[in-house]
Amino acid sequence: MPKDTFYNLPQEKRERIIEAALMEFEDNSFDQASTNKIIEQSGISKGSFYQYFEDKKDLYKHLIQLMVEAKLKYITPAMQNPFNHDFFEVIHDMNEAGLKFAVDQPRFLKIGSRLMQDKNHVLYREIIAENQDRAFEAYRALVKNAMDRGELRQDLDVDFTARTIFIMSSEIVTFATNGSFETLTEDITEILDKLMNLLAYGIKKTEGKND
Amino acid sequence: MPKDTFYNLPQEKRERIIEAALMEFEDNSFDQASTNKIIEQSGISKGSFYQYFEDKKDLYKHLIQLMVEAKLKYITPAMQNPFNHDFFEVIHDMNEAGLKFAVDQPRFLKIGSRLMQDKNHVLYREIIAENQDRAFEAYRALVKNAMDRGELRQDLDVDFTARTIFIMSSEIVTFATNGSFETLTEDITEILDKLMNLLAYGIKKTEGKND
DNA sequence: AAGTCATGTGACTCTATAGTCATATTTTAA
DNA sequence: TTAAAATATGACTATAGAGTCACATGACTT
Repeated sequence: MPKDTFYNLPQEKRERIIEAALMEFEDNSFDQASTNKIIEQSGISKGSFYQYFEDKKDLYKHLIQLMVEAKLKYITPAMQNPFNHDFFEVIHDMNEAGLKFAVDQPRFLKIGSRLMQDKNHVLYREIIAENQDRAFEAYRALVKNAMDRGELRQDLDVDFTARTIFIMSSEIVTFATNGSFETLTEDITEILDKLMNLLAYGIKKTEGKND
Repeated sequence: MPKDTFYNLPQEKRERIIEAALMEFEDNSFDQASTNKIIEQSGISKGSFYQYFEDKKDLYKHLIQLMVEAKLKYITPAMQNPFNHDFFEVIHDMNEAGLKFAVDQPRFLKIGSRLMQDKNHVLYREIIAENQDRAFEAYRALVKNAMDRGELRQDLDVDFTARTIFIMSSEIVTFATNGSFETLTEDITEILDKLMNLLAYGIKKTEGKND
């Protein structure tokens, strides 16, 4: 958590620092990112930096915090009463929200992805691990619920299915953006349709053939 | 490519160096890995290191080379006449080989995964990118072929399908190993069955319902 | 005007890095 | 035995990192 001094700063200066930090962490992992560069870029002094933040990690965690807040704004609407809506519709909407976030906030996405990548890093455990678990649990509950309601095949392994969907949801972004995180290669709707289709006819209880 | 001096070394010494390098690169990304530590660990002098290798990258690429060779030994058998065998059987066998490699050679896997993660790194482009493309092309060809033979639904998007399978194949290892890369959490056969099942009933042209 | 508290500063410490080079040792050849 | 070629060495260079600290400046209070 940044110190009070940081929050007392005029908005303009605060934004300059965040901007510089985003730039640095966008292109570098936590360890490789340089506080010196952030300081230079934002035009504050070394001393000031440590008046605002405990250390490098403090600043980094603040950025992640901002990212989580931003992402929640996208995801929340899709999560209203998820147990009463059609399973595939919920999954669809969540992925759609995720993709929109990816397109609108490429820098946040980039920083987030970088963090997710190094699963061995201390920060991964500190920040991501628990959130990942919570997200996975949400998927698990959705799958279980949909199975109970007869929307999905009864012979599915709940955990395996939830994990597959969870991973596919994480990967759909890379699918869609070519890894550059800045522009969409294909139309969101089209991608989601293909994904849902592939998923559904492996999961959905189906009466006859379908194509 | 290591220098001649390296290959002239007695096998024991060469192995000591490789061993130390594996240890270091297993736990650290290319940038974070320390040549100093490798030197210490293997008991050679700084000067000698640079008699054996051009630089850090040279050593690293050599390790990757060893990894590729090791992995090929696993994968090759599954790739014999892939166009004449059942599509799902080929995919199954390839994934099985990949999983076995993961269990037998956890250090190689770890180093490889680490490299795959940082898609922005120069080394990624230098080493992985082209191989990934080639691997993806292989999947694409398999899918196309299986569609032509009527094994798969005719309305599939070849690229999307190939990419999904490709990604699922990469992720199956994380599925199976809990991210620790050292022990399998579940039985390989079981995991593969679930994966193939989930995949098949979204792809395979099916006459009736199935469960 | 004097004093107090929050904020700003950059030179400095300590640590670590990759890579170099002059010199020493060992091996091979004549 | 001698000369030359290959290999070994570690102190050293140059660079960069995160974080500290004694001091300076500004603002607000009494």
